[in-house]
Amino acid sequence: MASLTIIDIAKICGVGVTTVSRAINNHPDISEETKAMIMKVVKENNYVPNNSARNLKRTDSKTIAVLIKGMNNPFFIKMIDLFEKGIQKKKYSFILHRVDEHQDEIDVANELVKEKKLKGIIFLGGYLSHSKEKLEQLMVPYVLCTVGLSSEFDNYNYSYVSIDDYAESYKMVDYLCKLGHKRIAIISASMRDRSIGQLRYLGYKQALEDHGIALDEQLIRPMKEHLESYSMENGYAVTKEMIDEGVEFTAIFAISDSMAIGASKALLEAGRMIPDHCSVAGFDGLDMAYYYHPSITTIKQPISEIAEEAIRILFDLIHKKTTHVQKKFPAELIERASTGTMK
Amino acid sequence: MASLTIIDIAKICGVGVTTVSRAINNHPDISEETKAMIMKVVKENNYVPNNSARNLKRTDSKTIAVLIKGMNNPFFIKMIDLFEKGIQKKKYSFILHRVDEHQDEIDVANELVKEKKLKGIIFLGGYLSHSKEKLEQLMVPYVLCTVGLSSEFDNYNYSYVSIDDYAESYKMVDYLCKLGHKRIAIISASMRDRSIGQLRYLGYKQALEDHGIALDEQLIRPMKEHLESYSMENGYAVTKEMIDEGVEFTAIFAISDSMAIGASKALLEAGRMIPDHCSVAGFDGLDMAYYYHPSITTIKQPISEIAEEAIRILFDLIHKKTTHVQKKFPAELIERASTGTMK
DNA sequence: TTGTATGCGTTATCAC
DNA sequence: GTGATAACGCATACAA
Repeated sequence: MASLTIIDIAKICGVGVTTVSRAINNHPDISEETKAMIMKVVKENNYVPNNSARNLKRTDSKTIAVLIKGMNNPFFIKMIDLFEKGIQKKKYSFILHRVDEHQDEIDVANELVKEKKLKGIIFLGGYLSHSKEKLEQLMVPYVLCTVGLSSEFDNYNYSYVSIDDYAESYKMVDYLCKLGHKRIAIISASMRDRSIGQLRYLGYKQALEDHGIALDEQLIRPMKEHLESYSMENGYAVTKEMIDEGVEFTAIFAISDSMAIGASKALLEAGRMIPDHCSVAGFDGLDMAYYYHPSITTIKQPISEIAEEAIRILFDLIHKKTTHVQKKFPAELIERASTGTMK
Repeated sequence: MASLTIIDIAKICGVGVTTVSRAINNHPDISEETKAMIMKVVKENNYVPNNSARNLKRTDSKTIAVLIKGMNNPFFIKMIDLFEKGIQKKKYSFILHRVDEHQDEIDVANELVKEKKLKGIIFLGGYLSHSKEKLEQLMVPYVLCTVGLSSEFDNYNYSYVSIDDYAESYKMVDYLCKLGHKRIAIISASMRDRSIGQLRYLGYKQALEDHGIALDEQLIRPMKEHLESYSMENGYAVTKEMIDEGVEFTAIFAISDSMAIGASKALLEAGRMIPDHCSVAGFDGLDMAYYYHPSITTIKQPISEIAEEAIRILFDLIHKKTTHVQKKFPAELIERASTGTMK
């Protein structure tokens, strides 16, 4: 059964295609009764308009796309909800599009812009490593949201919203130092990372330096590349390895809550108490950090603020109320049961 | 700047549009050199074909869509990865589409089928409560994957892959009973639930009955409707309420791992030891159940098997190698530290 | 209030 | 190996 087109419906109803189109799209210039009649036929025959044809014909379209890279990040899931609600509130429709690990998000974006006649884009996650030229290919307003950015990008002309990963990481390590810890291990990203992983590592490094603590290679532990990045499993593996090697440390700073939980598990399993034998700190402020036992000290990202601001900026860009805004939100260090003073 | 079309490229290259199309789509009937020349121009001008126009014209398309309802379920995230890999391995392309809570997944599916010329669909999550007629509207092979199904659906003609929620729930409660527990609380879904929530509840009920334990209304605790369903927060709230009310129980069976973790937190916070004072059991087999301390006893869903089988069935349907397959996988009860014998 | 005709950007058909 | 042209299904300017 070949599927129905608007022409079929028009024939069945004995009207012109325009009239059917008007009925479907709630146009004003149509009498209530013909509209009702047409809609009845549409329902009965289960007619669904072809979006490709629609998009092809359309010029505008009031839709915003959120491009997400790295869906395994539970952090993003919440954000997606916020985006959806925020965008719907503006009477725009919302498309979520997942970008593959090895895909180029700019290319994907350009494809979508043409296909869906997008009004704006929000990039969520991923590591933006594009040249200025590449970014300028995007002919539609966009906002980078918690996208890892090398500092070299700071002078580019684009908008972004995120936290200051360097400063927040510094804040956490500074806090641990002030608790009296001197041997603070970090579960970091790969040393090749040029994104948030690097920034968080640099914050760690600087804080130690400012406290007069020498960097110890043994305590710098990049996550395992063969395991899922930022996962509990990874935090567990790295910590277990440290323990097995007999490395001494009194605190672990994991650059994500998930890894902090994995680290905690490894410690507890080895019979070490948290925080009596070892303090554990995470990053992100996920629910699970709170519900873990002991509750994990973390840096809580202001998710709602970030999402709302991203939407605000995007719509300002769309309405040409602004050029570019680069905003870093302060995050909160939440002291919980997993960290304590060094005895 | 109006964006380029295939005609512009053809003009620039001094060739016909057909030739450009052939170059872009790797058609055989084109000389290597003209192809190279065209591709060069395409790159230089940053031309991106319009997918709407493509889809409109195309007849086939080798693409499979995964429709997901309820993205907050961490369980699904893993599955999506498996689907993507499996579908790519079959040389099909993969579309992930999120279905809104209040949207009808069948309607959404039909829209996508028309728009993208889908070859098949996998429904992930959600509660299928459609009439037979509605399901039959789908003119494309599809597989329901861990979609909650009322038992009344059993005779319908469709394919699905999942675990036997009733039997697995029974297994867990039976296990708790055999540990000597008599006052087993359940953190269940809403009593209006007609999906997995209901099945898991019925398993609980039957197991108690078979052990000669009377149902106690005080121990049946539907999750809070004003909180996110199946969330840690919800498990926490429900358990805290039970504790505050002074209800007596020696075990809690939460119908999701997340809620089990929330429940554990409430218990530990109240000074109750797990499992000495109270056993806790979850459902799903998420990583976090293992990494929680104490590790939580759970029913582990065979995610990979489910995903692989779903793909296998879908492609069999596409190639007409089968009619309908309804497969329930056995899940594994993993005994961990959160459950113990009743003293 | 309704219908007819055109074009959106691409691919498929067919002729060269 | 290449190019002109007709669809694909819809929305819209314009005519009625």
